[in-house]
Amino acid sequence: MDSLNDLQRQRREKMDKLIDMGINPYAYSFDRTHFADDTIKEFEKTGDETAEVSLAGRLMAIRRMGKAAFVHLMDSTGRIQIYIKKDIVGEEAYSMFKLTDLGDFVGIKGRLFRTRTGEITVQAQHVEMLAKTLRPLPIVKEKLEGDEKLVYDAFADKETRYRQRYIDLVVNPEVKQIFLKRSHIISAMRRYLEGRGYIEVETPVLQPVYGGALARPFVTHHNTLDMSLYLRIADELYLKRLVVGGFDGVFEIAKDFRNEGMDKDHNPEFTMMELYVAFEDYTFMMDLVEQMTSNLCQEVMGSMLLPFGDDMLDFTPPWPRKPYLKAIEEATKYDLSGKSEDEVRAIARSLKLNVDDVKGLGNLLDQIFSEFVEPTLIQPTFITDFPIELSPLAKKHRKHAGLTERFEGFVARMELCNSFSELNDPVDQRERFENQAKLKAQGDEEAMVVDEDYLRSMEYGMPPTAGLGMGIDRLSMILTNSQSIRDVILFPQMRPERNKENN
RNA sequence: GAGGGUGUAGCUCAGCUGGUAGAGCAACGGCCUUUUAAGCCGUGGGCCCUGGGUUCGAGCCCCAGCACCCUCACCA
Repeated sequence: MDSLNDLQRQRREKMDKLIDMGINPYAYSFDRTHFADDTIKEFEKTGDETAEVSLAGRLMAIRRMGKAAFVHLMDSTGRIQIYIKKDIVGEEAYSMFKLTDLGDFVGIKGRLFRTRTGEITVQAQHVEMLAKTLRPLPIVKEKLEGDEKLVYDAFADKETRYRQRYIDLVVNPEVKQIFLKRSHIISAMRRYLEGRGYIEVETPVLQPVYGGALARPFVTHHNTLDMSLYLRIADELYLKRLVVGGFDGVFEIAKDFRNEGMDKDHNPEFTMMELYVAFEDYTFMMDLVEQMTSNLCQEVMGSMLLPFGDDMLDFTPPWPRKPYLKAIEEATKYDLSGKSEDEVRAIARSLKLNVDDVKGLGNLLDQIFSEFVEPTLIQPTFITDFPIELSPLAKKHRKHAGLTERFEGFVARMELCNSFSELNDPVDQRERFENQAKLKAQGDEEAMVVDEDYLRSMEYGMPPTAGLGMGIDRLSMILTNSQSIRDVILFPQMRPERNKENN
């Protein structure tokens, strides 16, 4: 333990002194009756100075003045000031209190009053040590200047914040708010879907054949079966098997894993909501996305108008719906409908895109779309009718050859969701899989593999079905005005820490 | 994977042209029984990210590496 710095050593010494005084620095429980914010609100209403309150939390500010002190106690609801006076709490409790540090958990019992400066404060009758901290917490100081909150010495180092989220949460209240919002988003979404009668299910994370998306998987190994298993990249193929099995509406909210790059909107594991509804098509799903998302905005954020970066997003339905090729045409002036791969490649080149390594018509179109259309999609927008090459699980468009009945919802230049009228023709599906297999053979690592059991299930008959996948992390980013996915994932993926301290 | 940036005390940051390592807050000691980012006086605290090199001498210059951030590429 010679790696301890002075601050840590001092805290250990204080803990030893507490033990010498017969005080257990780690209490077993504390009988609390109040939380900080309720206590303050209640007192504002009643002004009752006789009511007894009992609170527990961390010491976040200590102002000692000899035989008395003001401290701020923070619990899960907020902060409240405590006044601790030696004459009242007694000699013994006060000596214990002298051994407290910022960050320690204490329990307080007392009565409320208002100080000269007007702050509602607990006059402590009783103080109790509940848990000693051995490491110093970063001290963030704040001052209210009118409506503005000035923060001094903010704990801002992103690396430490992400690696040691527990500190971030204690010290930066707005961080906690974001994760409370995220939790609220998920529960409200679940309630919405259940309210429509859909059933939440769980499907395998470990899959012998991965599928349902174009992506590279993580591979793992099962010892007893002595076989490779893949961490799912999507829930899709299992959920559709359940539609075959007779579920009219199923959804799953779960982690998917993709072995690909990381950046401000990609984490290797991320949360996806997938939903499948029998006897419906993609137009139904557009309506549902619009309604569900705008409901979430209203319920969680209290508005359908939400700021994101420099933009103001308006989620009020209906959202514009624009066909994929039309969007490209508007952005580039080129009508690509019915064009061959060579023609599209030539056009891409004339648009100054480097497409030498891009294989296949679908990927060429995708390049053009990502480059010229996606960056313009700020307000919630549905892009519809994607090329068939990009959509191996979507049903052919009922009117337009070469296209599928698929849409993606874009918000703030990000793809938020992906949906289609599900391909339920097993003969067509087999051909699509085989095309994917060809791409894979040509070296496309993201191409799909043929899933024979999935094809078999479809041969038993799958009803017409509308399917949807929505990224929960991105939805959380958009609703909470977070510019990085790492700000809405509690423990984002990081490289292992170098072994500075061996614990 | 490519380019740029950052890395100094528990936190936030200075550190000149290479010459013994600095501030505020926090901590410790003393005084202080209604204070509030911050009372007053005093004290301690550093593998300057790591490893090499240049130099009489490196926090600073050079080389290599590590971590994180930003942009780009791939993906949701």
